Amino acid sequence: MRASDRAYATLLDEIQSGALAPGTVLGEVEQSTRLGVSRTPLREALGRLAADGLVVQQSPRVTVVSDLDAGDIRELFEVRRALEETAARLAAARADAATFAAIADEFAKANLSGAEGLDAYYALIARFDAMLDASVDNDYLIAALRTIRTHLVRVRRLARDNPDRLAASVAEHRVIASAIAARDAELAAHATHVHLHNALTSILTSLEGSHTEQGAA
Amino acid sequence: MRASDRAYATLLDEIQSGALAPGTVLGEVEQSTRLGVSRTPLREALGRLAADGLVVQQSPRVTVVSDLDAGDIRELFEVRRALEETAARLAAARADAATFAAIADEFAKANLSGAEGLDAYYALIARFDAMLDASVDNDYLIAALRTIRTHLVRVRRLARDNPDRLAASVAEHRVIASAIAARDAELAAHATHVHLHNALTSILTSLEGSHTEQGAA
DNA sequence: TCTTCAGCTAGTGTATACACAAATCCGCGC
DNA sequence: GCGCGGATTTGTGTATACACTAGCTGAAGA
Repeated sequence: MRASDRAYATLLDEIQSGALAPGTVLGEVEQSTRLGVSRTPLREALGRLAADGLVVQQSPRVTVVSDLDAGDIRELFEVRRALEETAARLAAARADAATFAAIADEFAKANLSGAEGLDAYYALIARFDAMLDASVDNDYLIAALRTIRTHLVRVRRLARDNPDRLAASVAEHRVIASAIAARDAELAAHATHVHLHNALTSILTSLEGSHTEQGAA
Repeated sequence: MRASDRAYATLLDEIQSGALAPGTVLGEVEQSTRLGVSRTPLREALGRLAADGLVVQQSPRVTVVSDLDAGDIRELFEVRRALEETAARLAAARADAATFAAIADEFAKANLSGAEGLDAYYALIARFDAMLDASVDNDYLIAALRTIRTHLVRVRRLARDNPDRLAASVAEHRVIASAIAARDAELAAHATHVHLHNALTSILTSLEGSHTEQGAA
């Protein structure tokens, strides 16, 4: 594995997990020393993070971890709705019905009790997303969605899901998967709309309730 | 201006204009020599082009200018529809009505005769896009749109617009601008849908008619 | 005391040298 | 003559040295 890939993966994980908080200054010498790579691959990693929007060049001399406030989350979901509704429509037209019927069944049977249930939930969602990507068969759409998902990992970290929301989310995914299996593009798109609306509402409510140390705008 | 920016700008222009045809191998030493920069900034430029999707790493040793066939154009327009319909909806909700009423008027009065008419058309479209971006006020959406537009420059190059299509396109833009000015989000979105459908149809027809030396799939 | 300028410092931008990996070509063996 | 293996070559991955710029600090003059 290349040094620049390692640096990128490490920094990505640290930003997504919050270990590197928004506003943290990322000096090239400092970070390259810390990560054990030289400045050249580190610069490449920073460039990729900047392309993703996870870091920004605050001034010509200082790169910082980008901020992510409630406004950003709303913006993110506006784009996400556009892309995922389109993905749902395309999948309904193109996907293998049996495959989505099968995963709809998995959503129906999903058990979310305990911490391992949460992991299982995220794993199931990830598999569903991967199936959707494969079905839409559109590199440009997938690339755009990947960028959005990269940011959403941070959002998830900020707003802890509550159990009720998780159960509802699974049910919503089941509807989407069923609609795709039934080749009902409109239903798939509208179910996605509803799902994302509920997810956003839940996240924003969660943020409202816990803005104890959240930075002021 | 940084050497990496110059290299990026030059390569971008050459790829968009077709001077660097799809499939052209971009060796680091070769290109850095040609552009008069060293390998380090050139690598950064190649990295940004790869992030844009304009070049791809065909193998671990060879970077080539990415191809763009009719299938890509369809994919591109699927994403474009998703993003621009959303942008139109958001603009209808947020934009300054007077500004869009004014540009709708410009579309109504646009004169497209001659080659300078074509330039005026593209300039007007560019201004409209910029106004839309400013109105939607969503960095993530704008970033996604920017990527798509980067590819669309190449599409335009492949498929020469005919005068009839240009006139129709102006009329369609007038409808969209008017809808935004009237705060009619649904009309703006649907007019955008129709516009992009027509644009895609025209492009694909143009490609059909002139696939003399277009590579076979 | 405040302002301004000069020099220093820290950190990025760029160039280049070195290391490594893959592909190709030539020679040898079968 | 054909195939296989090793050496050479070419090109990327990484490290590091050098250059330049911006920002800061200090002192000196008004």
